[in-house]
Formats: sequence, structure tokens, C-alpha cells
Amino acid sequence: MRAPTIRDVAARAGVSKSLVSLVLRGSGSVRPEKRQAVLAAVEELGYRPNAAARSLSERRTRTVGVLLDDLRNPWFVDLLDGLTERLHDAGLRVLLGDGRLDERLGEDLTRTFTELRVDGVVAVGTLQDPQALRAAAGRVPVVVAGAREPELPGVDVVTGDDELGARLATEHLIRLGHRRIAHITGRGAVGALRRRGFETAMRAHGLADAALVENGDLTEEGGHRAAVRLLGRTPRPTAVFAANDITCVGALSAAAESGLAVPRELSLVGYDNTSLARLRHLSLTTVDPSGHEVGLRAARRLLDRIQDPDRPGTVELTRPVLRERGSTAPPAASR
Amino acid sequence: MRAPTIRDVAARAGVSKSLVSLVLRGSGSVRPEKRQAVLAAVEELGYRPNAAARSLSERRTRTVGVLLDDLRNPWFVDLLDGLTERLHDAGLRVLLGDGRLDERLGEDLTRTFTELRVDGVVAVGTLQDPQALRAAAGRVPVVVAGAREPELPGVDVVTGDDELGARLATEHLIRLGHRRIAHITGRGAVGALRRRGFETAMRAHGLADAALVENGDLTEEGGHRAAVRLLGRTPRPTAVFAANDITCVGALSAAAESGLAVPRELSLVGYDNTSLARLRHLSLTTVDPSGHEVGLRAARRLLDRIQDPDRPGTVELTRPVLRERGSTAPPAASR
DNA sequence: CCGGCGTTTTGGACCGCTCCAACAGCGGCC
DNA sequence: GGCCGCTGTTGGAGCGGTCCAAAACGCCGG
Repeated sequence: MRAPTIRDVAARAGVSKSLVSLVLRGSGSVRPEKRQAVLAAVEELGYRPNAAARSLSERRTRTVGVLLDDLRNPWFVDLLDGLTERLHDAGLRVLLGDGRLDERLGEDLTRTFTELRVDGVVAVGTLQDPQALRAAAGRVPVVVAGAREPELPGVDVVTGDDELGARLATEHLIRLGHRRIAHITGRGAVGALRRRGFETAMRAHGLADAALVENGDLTEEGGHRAAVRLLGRTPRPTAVFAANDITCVGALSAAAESGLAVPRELSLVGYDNTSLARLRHLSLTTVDPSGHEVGLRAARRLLDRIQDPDRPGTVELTRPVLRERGSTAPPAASR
Repeated sequence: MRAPTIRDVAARAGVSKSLVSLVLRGSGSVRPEKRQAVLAAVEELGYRPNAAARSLSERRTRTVGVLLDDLRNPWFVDLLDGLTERLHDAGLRVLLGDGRLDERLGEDLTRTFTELRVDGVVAVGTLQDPQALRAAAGRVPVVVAGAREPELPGVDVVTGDDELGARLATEHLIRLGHRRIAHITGRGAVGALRRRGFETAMRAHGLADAALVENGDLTEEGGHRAAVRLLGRTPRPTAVFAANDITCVGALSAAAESGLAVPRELSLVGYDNTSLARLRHLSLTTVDPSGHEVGLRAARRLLDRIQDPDRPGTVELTRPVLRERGSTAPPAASR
């Protein structure tokens, strides 16, 4: 008892398989009564087209592979929402792949997608092995979303403007009246940009001397350690801008251990607007990289590139938004 | 310039396409020198088999579809790790699908997977529409992991023993000396089981009268509201067991607002051992449903069912583990 | 009644792979 | 020498769709 094929449907409807194919693909030039007969047969038999057969003969899969670098990072979900929304509208199916998994197995990150002959690949976030992307980019349209590093030829990049976001965060603190402001860094290209945004803002307000920087590693632990070092300095910073929310939570726990009240005695700003920041118990002021928007635009880019694979690579930055919550306030002294 | 096919490889290696196929599938009866020639040609041409063509002729895809109910729920990641680990070992590719997405589009949850003719489906978590699963179960092996509801014929269920986990949590509180203990409920079948575990444990220790129950909805907001109601009662409970970590965080913020110190004046236990619970700033005692183990076993079940699709459905429960952290302590009175 | 033309419908080639029956070679044995 | 059996190898028939050239149909004007 095998799944019905297009021929079974044809037999049942009393037409040729070609006609069935036409109906299924929505051709206009089919007599209405035949169309009805075909659709009825499809319904009765519970027919579902075989994607493998279709893509074999169509020489395209109508499928886009999305490579995630880390499922544990929640920020990608908004991005994914935007991405799938638009790709679905364009009639493309979306398949998720766990980048770290393939890597752990020592396989080419994009091997599965290559074998499936996906029509395009979206790499979400910073991948461990940009080399694999370079190879893939030769064969299939590739867009990087939510990360900047691999500026590869023929690859589009869509991500939040990290430097601007960092500037927004820093200026928010300055506007509140803070002067002695610290930054806990991230890593990689994104980390560098956020740091630069911080330093640019401080310099622009003549606060270059009041700027402190400690290294973090985008983990809670790293944030905690960096904050402990920062809070040990004299004079103590009155505000900290952390490279991401997780780091910020680490800093928050360090503040609690030092008996410092947040935001009264110490203001904190994170980055990414993860669900973490929204927890009322944490309520972090943070920079929202507007992942949904990034996803929408990445989809747009991919669709364009599928149309015209040879266009030069582009870099598109979306404008982040500051979300003010309960972890920032004017410094105690200036009250 | 199309992707090379098996015929191109054959021509280059000076053999027939059948021989190439044999080599690629690892047949033993191929002369070593020919094998080398084929592999060299594969390498030189950068040949990758076409999955669609292969599965069309093999009549199987070596692919398993994993249906996630909610990417924002982090607990599924551990499960996924275990699942993919074993499925990969068995030579199966894993494709992730976002259940909510398809549902939002009004499409059959499993439509994509059906069209792709996946060899099996794993539904992770509680799906909105169990009906879709029932339909799928007729066509393809289906295993439900991390949820219990749909006890459908011919479907295996693998999940944590929620009732036991709830009992462990409750008994932990009782052992610490708590008597007046509250439970904030979850939803659905899982919620019912965790509640039953709580009530069973209370009754077993003669504390049925000291048990309080408030309804939650598995969200932070719901946890907060329920906790506010609980803390308003007199006498106040000294400990709360929440149906999941998120709910527990909501309760934590309610405690903070009431000026109650955790764990000194109020002990809290969550469920799921999400990354949330591990944050040092929250440090929730929680029940670890051992998702990795659930994933491994779900994979095992699926592989068995692929072998023998007609075996009756089974229910397999894994043993959860209590993770003691900083949100529980003996009650203030008994110190 | 026939030819011409636009609309529908159809058979068959083909997409890239696997599977299988059949075949080529090659000793060994009677 | 002929036959058998074994190891390697091969061509061709599918798998289930799409696509296209050609056939069938219907209608009209001459």
C-alpha cells in the first residue's frame, strides 16, 4: 500500500498525468470540469506530491537552508520569524540545520544542504567555520544574517548596526547623567563594533578619560568576573554597558554580591533584548537589534540573489532601538 | 556549468555509473584500484550526490523530521542534542521544522515533512494540534518526545516522569522542614501530572491540609500573579513549587516585591532546569528532566519503529533529577 | 465540407540515482 | 576442452514528477 502517485490520481480522474500536473501547478488553461475531477481525485486518494521527484525534474527544490550557529542563543528566534515569514510568502520551504552539530561530527557544515540542493542558504549568527561558507557561496546563493565577519565575495550580509546600538546605549547613560561609565566587551567582529560604538560616544561627549573597559566573553561568568574587577576600582563606575544581555546578568549578580542596588547605585545596559532582559525580576535596559527586521531583509536579499546570483555582495545594517527598563537611572550622586 | 552527476564521475574514472554507485555506497566487492579511481574523480569534480535523486530511487530519504512546538522554549535543546546524536549515528539526517509556523499559516503541521517523505517524525513538546499527528502516524513512524498528551495508537511517547519529578521537588521542600507548601500549576497533561506529584507527596507526608494550589499558565506573568495571591494568604506558605522555571521566576519577582528574602523567608523550586535556573543571579533549585536522555531514548524508539512500523505504541518515562541551588533553604521559623 | 487557428490534452523524454538481471573473466575440476 | 561457480562490472528499467512538441478538439469562415 504505497503512497498514491500522480498516475494514480490521473487514472482516478480519467485524465492523463500531464493534466494532473497542470492542475496541481495551477495552470489557467484547464477546463473547469476537468480541474474539479482532478482535485476530487487528489482529495479522495489523499495524494501528496513527492518533493524529491518534483525537485529532481524541476532542478530546484523551493527550499532554503537556514544554518543556526547555536540553538541555545535565543536572539535568533525573532530573526527566524522574519526570515521564514517572507520566504514562505515567496513559496519557499525553510529547513533548519544546527551548525554546531555538523561541525561536531567533523562534517562540512553545509554538506546536508548541498546534497539536498537547497536553492539558498542563510547563515544565522557567527559560524565557527567561515571557510565552509566560502565554499558554499560558489554553488548556491548565501546570505549571512545577524553577524558580520565573513565579508566574502558574492555573499550578502544583513545585520543590526552594532556600532550605532552601542552608541545609543552609551548616550542613554550619558544623558542620565553618568560620567564614569564602563564597558564589558564581547568577542569577534561584533564585539569590536560594540566597543567602538561605546568609545566613540564617550569621546564625542568628552568623556574619553572616564571610560573603562574590561574584557568579557559573552558569558554570564565572564560578565561576572569583569564586573567584580570593575567594582573594585576607585572611583567606581556608576554605569556599565555590557556587550550582551547574558554578560549583563553576570554583572548584575556581581552588583548584588557587592551590596550595590541596581539601578540606584549602579546602572546596567545589555544588548540583544533577549527574553532574559524582559524578565521582570531582571528588567534590563537593553539594545534591541530588531531581529525581525533583520530577518525580513535577509529574506529579501536572498530572494534577490536567487534571481541574480552574480550580483556583488552587499552589507545592510538595520537600526537598533534602545529599550529602557528598570536597570538604568540617574547616578546616585546627581540626584 | 551544472553540478557534476554520477555519470560525469564515471566518465572521468573510466568506469560505468553503476560502479560509481557501488563505491559511493561502500560495497565491498570492488577492485581497490577502481575504487581509488572513482574516489579520485569524485574529489576532482567536487561531486556531491543528489539527495532527491537518491531518495527517489531508494524510496527512502534517510531523513527524520523533528517538529518543534516552540523555538523560544529552551528546554528542547538538550533533548535535541540527544536525539540528533543517535539518529546521526544511525545514518539519518535530521531536519528541524517549526510547528507554530506551519500552524500560523493554516497548513497541515506535517505537510512539509509528508511531501519530503521523511522516514520518521519526532514531535518535540506539546503540539497545538494533535490531530495532525494522528494523520501523520498512519503514514510514517511517529514518536512524541517531551510531552504526553497524544496517546495515539502506533505512536511512541518518551518523556520525563513528571509526576515523579514533582514528588522529588516537593519532598525536597518537606525534608528541609517546610510544611505549608504551595504549588503553581502548569497546563495540559504535563501540568496535571506535576500537580498530582505535588499532591501525592503532600498527602504521603500527612500534609494534605497544608497544601495550597494556585493556577499558573507556564508564563512569568502567570507565575507572578499566582505568587502575589499566595503571598497574600495567612498564614503564608514558606515554600512554592512552580510548574516550570519561568513561572518560578515570576514568583521570585513577586517575592522580591513583597520584600521577602529568597531562600531565607521563602523557598522556591522550578522545573525543567533551563538556562534560566542556572543563572547565578536567580540560581533556582529545579527539577532536571534529563532532556538528553529523553532525546537518546526517543531516537532509539524511532529507529525501532522504522524497523517495525506496526508494533504497538509505548510510553517510556525517564527519571528526573533534582538540582539543588540557591532558592531553597529550611524555613525561617525552624532555624 | 474543408482548412485554419486557438485552446486543451497527451505521450514520451528526461532529471540523477539505485537496483537487478545478466554478462565478462578467470580458475579449478572432471 | 567444456562446464561450473565466483568475483567484478555493466546496461537498462524504474522511482515520480515536469516539460515540451505534437495531437486532438472545437469553432469559424469560405
